[in-house]
Amino acid sequence: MKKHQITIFDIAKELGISKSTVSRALTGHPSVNEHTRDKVLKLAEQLEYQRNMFSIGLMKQASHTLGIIVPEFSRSFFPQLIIGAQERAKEAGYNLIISQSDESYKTEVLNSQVMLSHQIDGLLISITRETNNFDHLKLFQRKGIPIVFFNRICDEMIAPKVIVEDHEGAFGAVEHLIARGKTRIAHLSGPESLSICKRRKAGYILALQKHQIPFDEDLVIHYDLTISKVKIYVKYFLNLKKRPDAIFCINDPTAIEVIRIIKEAGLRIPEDIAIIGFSNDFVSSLIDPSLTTVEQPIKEM
Amino acid sequence: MKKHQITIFDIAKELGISKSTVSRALTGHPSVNEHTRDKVLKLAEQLEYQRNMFSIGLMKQASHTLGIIVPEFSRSFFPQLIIGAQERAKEAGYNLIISQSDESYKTEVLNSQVMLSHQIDGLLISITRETNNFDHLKLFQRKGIPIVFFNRICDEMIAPKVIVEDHEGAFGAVEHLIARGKTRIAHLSGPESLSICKRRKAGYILALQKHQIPFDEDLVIHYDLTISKVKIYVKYFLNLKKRPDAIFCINDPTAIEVIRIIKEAGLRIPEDIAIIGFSNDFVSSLIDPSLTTVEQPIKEM
DNA sequence: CCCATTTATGGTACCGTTCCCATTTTCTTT
DNA sequence: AAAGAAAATGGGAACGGTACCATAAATGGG
Repeated sequence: MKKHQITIFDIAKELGISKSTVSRALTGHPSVNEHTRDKVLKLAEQLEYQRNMFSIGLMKQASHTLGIIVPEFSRSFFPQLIIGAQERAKEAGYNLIISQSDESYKTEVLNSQVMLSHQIDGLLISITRETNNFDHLKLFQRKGIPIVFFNRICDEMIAPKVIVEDHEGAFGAVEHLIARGKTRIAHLSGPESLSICKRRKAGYILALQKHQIPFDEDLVIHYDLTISKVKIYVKYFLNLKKRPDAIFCINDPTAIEVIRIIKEAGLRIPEDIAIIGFSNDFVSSLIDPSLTTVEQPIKEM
Repeated sequence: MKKHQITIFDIAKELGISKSTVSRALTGHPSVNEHTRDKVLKLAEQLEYQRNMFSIGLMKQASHTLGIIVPEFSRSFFPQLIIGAQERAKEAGYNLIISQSDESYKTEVLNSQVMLSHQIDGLLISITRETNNFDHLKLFQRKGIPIVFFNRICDEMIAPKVIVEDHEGAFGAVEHLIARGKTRIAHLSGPESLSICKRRKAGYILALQKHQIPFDEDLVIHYDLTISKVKIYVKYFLNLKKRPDAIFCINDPTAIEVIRIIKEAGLRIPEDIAIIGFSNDFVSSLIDPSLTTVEQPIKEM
């Protein structure tokens, strides 16, 4: 079934010229006769010639391909971000290899190696919540391949990092709650290992301080972002002797789940408990009551 | 910055053996001395050797890569499907190049050409709503590259096609509405060019017939799946002299928008108008009242 | 101890391009 | 018309691996 692939040599033979000339005609080299170029282009079209990226990549030592590794794919945040990245990449004439690490450090390492062997020219990555060894990423730098962190960044490496203003965003969100008269504000955060969580927590604390609200350690919970576990923590909050009157959630999927559970428990939102999220996931507008959230410009590439 | 890449030749030189032996050691060829293999493997690790996929691909004429083209990426259906596909591909030792055609025929053609030049070993595709010329896809078959359609298929080509039982699903959905006493059931469908829409519409009609409900052409609208236009069609339905008491929507995003608009208009769901979707998008459980939908096993790869 | 057999290694062609240098052809210019 | 410059083309050598054939070394049987 696998037919012989059409090569520049086939075109050259057919036209009685050398493959060098064909190559030049195809790549738009200036020093090739107009007439010859036309003939080559026409025949190439007719034979359905497709340049072989392997040989080009091999020769040029560059793939014109970027890699992007995201921890997951199922919520809308990363897909949306990937759309943005892909648009930009296409504009610049680059392809994108997408892979998801599935929140697993091992998969992340594996994927990064696959990308290396595919000779990607650059890597975009948002690390998993497990990642705290960065040798696999330092390898890229040693090989001279640029690496850019986004969203979930690595503090210990020197590299461009694209992050939203987590600290300010969190601060604003909490102030918003305070402005609405809330005083016992809980915070359902993600893993302490993620710097994104640290920054949002810092913003939360700062807002409390500014308004002289005492910081209560009991009102802050770090969880591993497994949505199914949200229930446990919400129940915990609801059963506190002094129930919180607002919850600042680390992201929108979490906030949505929190709302669901609180509605199930028969409480009113936001009268009894106000909920605020972070991320502006598109689903946030669907839920009822619609979720207040901190906007995040997802096409921040 | 770009350093010389470590090659098998570097390893060979360092060890004073030939590159053939190094290659054999690395690929696990049986006829290579245990001792030699160990040395090679250790040095390769130490030098952080990464095999160059370009040369391998060039030599083997196979990329171990599959391509997948989807029309869009922003709703959860395709991302979820891609997750499934990627899992399977990884299991089989394949990589996946993902690209989105953005519902544009031109982009689809372009993407398919990029994939061709990347020598993909197979293509998975869900066509755009615009696509009705299939030359770019037939080219794959001529080159002996297997192609599989899913979701949005191409009727005129002979190829494996993965589709959900649209006809049966639609039939079931409409029967469900009838069983709940609805008799004026509207259908908000997608472009007539998509076979998926034709099949769902056929199921809709059959269910009406079975229950002796006259088919009313006015109650069926084909639209181009641009969510923002849903409003127009819903308003149209609501303003009919004999208002429908149920709407069967072509997919969940549409259904969600319909619900939003109907709630805005102050009508009760499902008492005044029942809504049913198709696809089981994960968001369907978030909305209030939660959407009734036809389940679609998305990891159908 | 020699020839046959196995085991391990070396050498080289090749995959499809691009790149560089050499060569041919065409065009100027005096 | 001849010489020099410019334009167009040809002929290799890369790029980094794999595959195959040949060869060298080790093993074994009589």
